Amino acid sequence: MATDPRPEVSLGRRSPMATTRIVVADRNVITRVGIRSILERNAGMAVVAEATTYEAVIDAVDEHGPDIMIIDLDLGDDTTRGLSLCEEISDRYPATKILVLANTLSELIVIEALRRGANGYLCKNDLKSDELINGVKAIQDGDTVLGRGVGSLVAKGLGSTRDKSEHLTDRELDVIRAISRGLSNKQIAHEMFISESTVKFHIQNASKKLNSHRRAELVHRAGAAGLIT
Amino acid sequence: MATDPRPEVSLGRRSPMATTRIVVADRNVITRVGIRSILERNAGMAVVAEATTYEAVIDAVDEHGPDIMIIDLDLGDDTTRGLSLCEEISDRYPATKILVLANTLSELIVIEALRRGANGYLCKNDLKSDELINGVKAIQDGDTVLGRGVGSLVAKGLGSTRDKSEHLTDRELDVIRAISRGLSNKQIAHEMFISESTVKFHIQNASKKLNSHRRAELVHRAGAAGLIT
DNA sequence: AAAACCCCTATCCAAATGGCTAGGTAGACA
DNA sequence: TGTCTACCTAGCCATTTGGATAGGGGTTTT
Repeated sequence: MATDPRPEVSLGRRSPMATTRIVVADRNVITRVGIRSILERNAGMAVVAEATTYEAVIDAVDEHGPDIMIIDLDLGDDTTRGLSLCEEISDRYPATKILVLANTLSELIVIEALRRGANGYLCKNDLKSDELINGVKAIQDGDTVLGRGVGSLVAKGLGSTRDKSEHLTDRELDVIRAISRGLSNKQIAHEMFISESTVKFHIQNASKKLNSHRRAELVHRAGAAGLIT
Repeated sequence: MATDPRPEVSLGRRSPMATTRIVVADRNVITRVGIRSILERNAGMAVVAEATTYEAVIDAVDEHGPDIMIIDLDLGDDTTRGLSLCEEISDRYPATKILVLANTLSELIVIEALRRGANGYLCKNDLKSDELINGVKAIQDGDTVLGRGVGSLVAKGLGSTRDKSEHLTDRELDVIRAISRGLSNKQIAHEMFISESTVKFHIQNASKKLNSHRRAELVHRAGAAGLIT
């Protein structure tokens, strides 16, 4: 590793050791180009690789061992994979700081991401370009950065939900996705090769976790949390 | 009033330098910078203004009378305002072509946007940078551009829904939003000062329009269409 | 003035749902 | 070993729902 964080960047000098090496992961070209433009406007920051899939992220980190990893968790159809990615990267490369750049502000995702090793969480919407740059710098200094609104959300979330209860199991997610397609419990049971009772069981458990009392609300919350495609 | 609608500016020729003048509207800096970078990499295209709110869009168009307007409909908390914006711009400046650049692919929004004067609809996700450039060029030539997946969606939509049926009324939207909060019909009736029958009535109508058979599905579709905050 | 649209109300019935309690299995971890 | 968690199943009952049908009143457009 030996990635030694530099507090001060000497402007105008192009020393390879002085640049912050950044990997950007986002499925969206426009966003990637935008981030690159904004960051590289700043001397001392260089985007060394871009990735658009979960696999490519791993490869890029393996290859470049960047100082900062800027990632949109929603790289594919399964946001939860983005979360495991945080875990994997922060486990294997503790020196690589992870900044999550999300489209939506979701309590579930924020907390999960932080628990799995993310060092920052910014929301693309309403983000100013200097906020991005300052955020990157702060994270590089070892701080944890939470964007406007994110901080209070986390505080609220930690107070209300039990810090563990917000994790939906695979089956629960399957059921919720089926519900969102308008299926009845009977249809879901048939489709998943389980009994109707089990379907109801999963719904009840998921409902408690997401604090819902109606399946429509359940779908809405899961959707807002980015859990459904 | 007395906003004098500029009469049929001769296309493509309004500037002595033959550059395509573009206004970009998106609440997201990263996206704006990205679009600008991609487009200006191309000789002959210039982003003359950026806007982040509905009002600013109008102002920018009034001021610059651009050849192309690239807009993310979701500029605020109300996507439907973006749609009326399409209508207003295409009414007042027929020479200004409108390219909608959306985050999500929604049948409802696509069709509504096209009906209101949009000349193209591309989805940010999975968009390649040359697709954006070529799209802009094609639209400038008078073509209508629909991104991958959008075309078939529209075809399907036109076949199944009857060209008018996709517009939800205010009350229907109110009810759907209430449902997404997990309220029962009785609770909704009480909250909206109408009878439970009326609530059911609105739900039934909305369900037909969105082709749903379960309130959970209704919520999901409306959510996917960006109709719920 | 007729047509079209939105909004409001009602009743009926079969089916689906929510909320509960009370079990069972298998794998993971300490 | 015991404890956890995820997963599966069952039954009960009050309430909610979906779906259909049949109206009335108001506004805007044609």
